[in-house]
Amino acid sequence: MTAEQVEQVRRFNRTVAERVGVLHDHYLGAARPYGQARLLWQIGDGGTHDVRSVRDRLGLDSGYVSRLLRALERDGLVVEPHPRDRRVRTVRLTSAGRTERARLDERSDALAASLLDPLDARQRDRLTAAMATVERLLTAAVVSLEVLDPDHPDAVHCLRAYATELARLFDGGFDPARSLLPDPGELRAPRGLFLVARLHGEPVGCAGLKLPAGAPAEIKRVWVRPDTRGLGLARRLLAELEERAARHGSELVRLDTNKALEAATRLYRDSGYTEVPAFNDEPYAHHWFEKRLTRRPRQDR
Amino acid sequence: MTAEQVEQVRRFNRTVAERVGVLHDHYLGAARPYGQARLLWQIGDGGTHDVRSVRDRLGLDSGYVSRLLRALERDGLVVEPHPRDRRVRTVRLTSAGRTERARLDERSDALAASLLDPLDARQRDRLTAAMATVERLLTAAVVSLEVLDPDHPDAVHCLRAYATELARLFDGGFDPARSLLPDPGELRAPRGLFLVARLHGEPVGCAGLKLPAGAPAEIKRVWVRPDTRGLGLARRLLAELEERAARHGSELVRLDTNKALEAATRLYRDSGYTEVPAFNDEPYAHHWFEKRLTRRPRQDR
DNA sequence: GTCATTCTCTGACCTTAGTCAGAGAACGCC
DNA sequence: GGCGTTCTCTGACTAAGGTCAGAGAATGAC
Repeated sequence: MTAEQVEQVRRFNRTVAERVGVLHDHYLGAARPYGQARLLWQIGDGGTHDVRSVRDRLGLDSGYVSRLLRALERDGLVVEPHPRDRRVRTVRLTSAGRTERARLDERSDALAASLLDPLDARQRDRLTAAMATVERLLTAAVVSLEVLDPDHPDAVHCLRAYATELARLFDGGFDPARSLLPDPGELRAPRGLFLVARLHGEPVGCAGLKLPAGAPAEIKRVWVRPDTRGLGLARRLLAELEERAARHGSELVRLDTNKALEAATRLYRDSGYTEVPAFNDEPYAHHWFEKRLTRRPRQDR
Repeated sequence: MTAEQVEQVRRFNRTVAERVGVLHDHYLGAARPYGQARLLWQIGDGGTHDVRSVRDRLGLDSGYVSRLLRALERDGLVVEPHPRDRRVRTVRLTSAGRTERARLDERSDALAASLLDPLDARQRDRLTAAMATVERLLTAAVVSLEVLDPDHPDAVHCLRAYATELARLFDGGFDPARSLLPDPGELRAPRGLFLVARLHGEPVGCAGLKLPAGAPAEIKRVWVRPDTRGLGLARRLLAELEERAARHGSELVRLDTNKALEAATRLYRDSGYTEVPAFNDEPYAHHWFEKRLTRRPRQDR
């Protein structure tokens, strides 16, 4: 990355932190301490929540949350229905609590509106579009890739979502058992590996790599959760697998795909894959691709 | 503005505040309390500063700054050369202070880099471009417009900057005395008004309006400080003057401009002005424009 | 029934980031 | 030299936002 880019990010952080931060305090700070507000927000949506999970999601100390809850309780914003397991505390918003939460909501809206207000219609469009871009790319930046065993619950979750989606998209459905690689064991070391992408701990994408001895590497089961598409995640998964294949000694990586998966096909072409004749008899494939791996050291992506 | 726009801004605030905030604490929080860091930063650049102005710029309490300075002094980061006026305290960074400041700088860079790191080159370009847009538009949003007397120091400052700039741009220079409106008194109620745009208290732009009895309104002296151009400020000044002219009862607003001011000419055309034959004998003008004002209520800009 | 484990809650303590009201030093003006 | 003004510094106080170490209740396994 360039020094100008770093400088731009710093300037952005300064401006945004100041501008949004100051207004944030102005609009929300007056209402309720931030800790309480966050908790109120997290408990939110009507139902009963066990304190433990709320606390985990906010990453707060148990004693601290306990105190915050007592403060909310004192103000009549929260009640504790008694739970099954009486060690675990559960909470629910009272109607006053829901009112208060709505009030915080309004303040948040007012804060947002105050940022847009001085701008004209064109500027507003540009601002929100740019914000969407920043938000998506910053989200993309927190996604981490991890090698998991294909039997790991998160890996299983991805593989299932993958199969469900293909069943919906393919003419005539999709039956993993009929497809090649019915056994995910091939995606386990030393015969291969399985990559899972996580966002805030949740699995949002996966990709498998077969590393057969004496044969080209093969990419399988590339999937990205629909609501996280457009972040460049598939591209990243692909790049990571290619790098690992190259490190393993593979000189060629191959993959097949179905004609229904147009975005995927486009991605493969964009990423330097060239279409080749069928190299296997995968019943669900219409296109086969390969890419020659270069051994030069990893570039600055 | 639309509800979707408000929602987008809120989502942006959440994502960015969390992501940047958390990392900010992680990278900078470990180093030095934020208050001290800010002060260190503000004292910065080698020279001697009087505490008063530093304090004013940061908007902090005198007692608080006094304490912060003592903390920095205890750590040997700051010295106090004794000043002329011994009521006024002055400070300068020691070499250890400069080292510490450089360290904070590095951390800020590292923070910025950590946001860019997981992205590929194309994504980085998109992110920084979007950040620049957000930053500029949020800056634009804090600019306030104010009616000032043309003799007010900030108004004088703008008018002088305007004249200086024209002198540089026009073939043959610019002499305000030779131009029409040598007397800024015409831009004072009830014969007119003078608008100054401020960013963080500093004047960054101006525009004058003549409201002659029984004649069309006339816009004069539109100027925006070079480093705040591109924020839509001129457009905003123009819109504000038109609105005030309409409220005053004018049905037509006119203005003249020099051929060297291409951006201005473009702005006038874009804003609905049409070129007309010369309506005065302003020696510096090459183009004359007018715009018919409609009486319909102010639109949602 | 016993016992280890799992949770929550409380008290004690801490830092940061301020605010506010003088006290007191230094200065400028006459 | 006197006097009002200008600055800084100190002490006293606040609130938020935590952290940490048990105490004690409830539960599950055996």
